[in-house]
Amino acid sequence: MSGANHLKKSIKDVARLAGVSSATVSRVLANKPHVREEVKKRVLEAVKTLEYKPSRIAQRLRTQRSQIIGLIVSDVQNSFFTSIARAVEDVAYQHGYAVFLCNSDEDSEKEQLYVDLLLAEEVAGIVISPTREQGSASAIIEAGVPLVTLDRYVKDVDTDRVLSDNIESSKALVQELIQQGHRRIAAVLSDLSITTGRERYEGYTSALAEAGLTVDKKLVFTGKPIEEVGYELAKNLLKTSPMPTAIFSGTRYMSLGVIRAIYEAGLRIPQNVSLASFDKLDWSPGMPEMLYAEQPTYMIGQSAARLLLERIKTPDRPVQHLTLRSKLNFQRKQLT
Amino acid sequence: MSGANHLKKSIKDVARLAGVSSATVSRVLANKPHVREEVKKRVLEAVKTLEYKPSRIAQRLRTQRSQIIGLIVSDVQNSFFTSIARAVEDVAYQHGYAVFLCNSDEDSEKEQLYVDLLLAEEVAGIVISPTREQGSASAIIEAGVPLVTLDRYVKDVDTDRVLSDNIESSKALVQELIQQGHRRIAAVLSDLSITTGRERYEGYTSALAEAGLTVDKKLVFTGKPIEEVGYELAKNLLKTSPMPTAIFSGTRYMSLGVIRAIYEAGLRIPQNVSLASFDKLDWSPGMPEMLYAEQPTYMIGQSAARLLLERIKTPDRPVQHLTLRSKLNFQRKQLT
DNA sequence: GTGAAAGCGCTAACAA
DNA sequence: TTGTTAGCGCTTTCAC
Repeated sequence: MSGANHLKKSIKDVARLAGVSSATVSRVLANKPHVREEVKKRVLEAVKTLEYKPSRIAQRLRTQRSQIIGLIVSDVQNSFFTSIARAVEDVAYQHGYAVFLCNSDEDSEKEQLYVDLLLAEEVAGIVISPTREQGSASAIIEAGVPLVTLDRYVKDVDTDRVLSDNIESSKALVQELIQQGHRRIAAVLSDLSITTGRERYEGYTSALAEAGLTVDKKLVFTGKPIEEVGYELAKNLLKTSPMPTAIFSGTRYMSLGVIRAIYEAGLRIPQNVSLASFDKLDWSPGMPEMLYAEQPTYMIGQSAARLLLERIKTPDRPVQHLTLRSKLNFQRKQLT
Repeated sequence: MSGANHLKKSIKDVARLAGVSSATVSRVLANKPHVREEVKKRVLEAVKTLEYKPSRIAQRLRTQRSQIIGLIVSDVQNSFFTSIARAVEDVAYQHGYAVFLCNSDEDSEKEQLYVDLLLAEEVAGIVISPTREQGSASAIIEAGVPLVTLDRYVKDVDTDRVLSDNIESSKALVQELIQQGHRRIAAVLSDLSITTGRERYEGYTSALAEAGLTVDKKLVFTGKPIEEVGYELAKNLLKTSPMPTAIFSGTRYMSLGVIRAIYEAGLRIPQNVSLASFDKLDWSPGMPEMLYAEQPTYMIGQSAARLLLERIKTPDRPVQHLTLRSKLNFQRKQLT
């Protein structure tokens, strides 16, 4: 309750009160050596009574280093990215960093604007899930700002990145369906222009191929990875004849839509049609028995943030590519 | 690919190339009047060829104004706050602001650290969902930084705030249960030391009181507003005898836990026990028929951000309290 | 209409 | 061990 002292204090005020120069105050606060204990104490006292907090702005301008990392995802409301955001923020916090949150909405123009903003803010580094292959990643690289890509990657630039094992897990899911006797397996996937979509498609086709099954293009449905689209695609899918006996769904929200379409058609999972989902769905009553691959979302964000901090510390270290395994769940009943 | 020019340009470089002073460049970029068209053109050209981006850091230090707002929530992974974060970010983006995302984890110490950080960053304003009544809000006020509280509020400080109509909606839900003939209605609520918990409890008791029913303290269960706790509390709840015929659940995640406990006990909703939930659950297959109040989460965040921007623009405007209505849903079947 | 100069709050050489 | 000084990149008087 020290009260009405609204004017923010500068390092000079502290210096004056402690009877030293501002350089000394700076030294004390930075824990630099060569300061007499007695002086140190006086400074610290002055800091306390004035409730002095150094301006990170001035520090940043002076040192050209910031303690901020930018995070660009397509949408925090997507639970995949919610976990990522949380993880990145946690790691940042542990290291005294703050994080700028940016939603690109899969819009490369918005993404570019945010990249410009983050660069203008002189962030220490950027974690991004790039919208398109030819993203604004190169702008970041050119600016010499550390960068880690997440979930997807950029073709022509070799950056630190952390990915899911999209191909392997997708393949494993489809293989399990085949193992269970399915031969006519449809796929509901996100746009194949996005790396995740393409890789999951690749897993799907290669599982079929290895089992000697041909890929029927008419059974591959693609669209925006949202519930609504999953629902619409699945409605069409269920009309093909003969109807597929199993569906591989490539994204969490699409899976929800697929389930809704199946239920609405009066069909049951897995009695009438089996479902394998890339990404686990949150527990809910009446969740059908299905196969799924669960991405370690939090760990993906965590790894990305750590990679970024390491690169900030050591700009010249070799580029790292991390691929994190998803947890496969082939039990009939989905657990909590 | 203008390429290898990694060194970032300063306003001086632009000035030199355009053959003017840096003051003029500044004027042009700020769209100030009194600059000859011809000069303006030359400056803009120089800006373009050098790919010059003004340093927001330097601007901030000079003007003592930032285009940044801080957002402190307990956890972005809580879908209530996910919406909030998204909304705040949207509004910020539309006005050229960036947002710092901070998770306090209901930990007032962490909250305080973040407040300090945000103040040191000299943010233009802060949107916060304060952890405890005696929060760090006063520190923000004292620093003279605009502040909007969200979802909860701080007792002793009168700030702009936006809230849900916790009391009214809770009361309406319980009234509807009573209307349907229930007399023995249990409540599962978050800690009553949090304003939302207390207000929802108030709605619950006042509905009972007005119907001439007495509040049975043994039917009121409180704890941390997470799925697990909702589950545990509901397990105990179902053991009371005679068993309540209806449950009022005060938070989204608790509702999930309550449902799980009920299903695990082999009971059905609403055949064996009715459920009214504060906050809507996401659609999922097998969602039970239940009453719920749906908070306009996105709009809450949006309003908060707008209030904040207005206060930043007009620091002396009168304090505003917004209370947003929840959407009540009394249909038996929850819709998508 | 434009430029020179001061200074926002801090750190880091360099001197003492 | 400590102080003096310069300067990070920008905006904003104040001259002209």
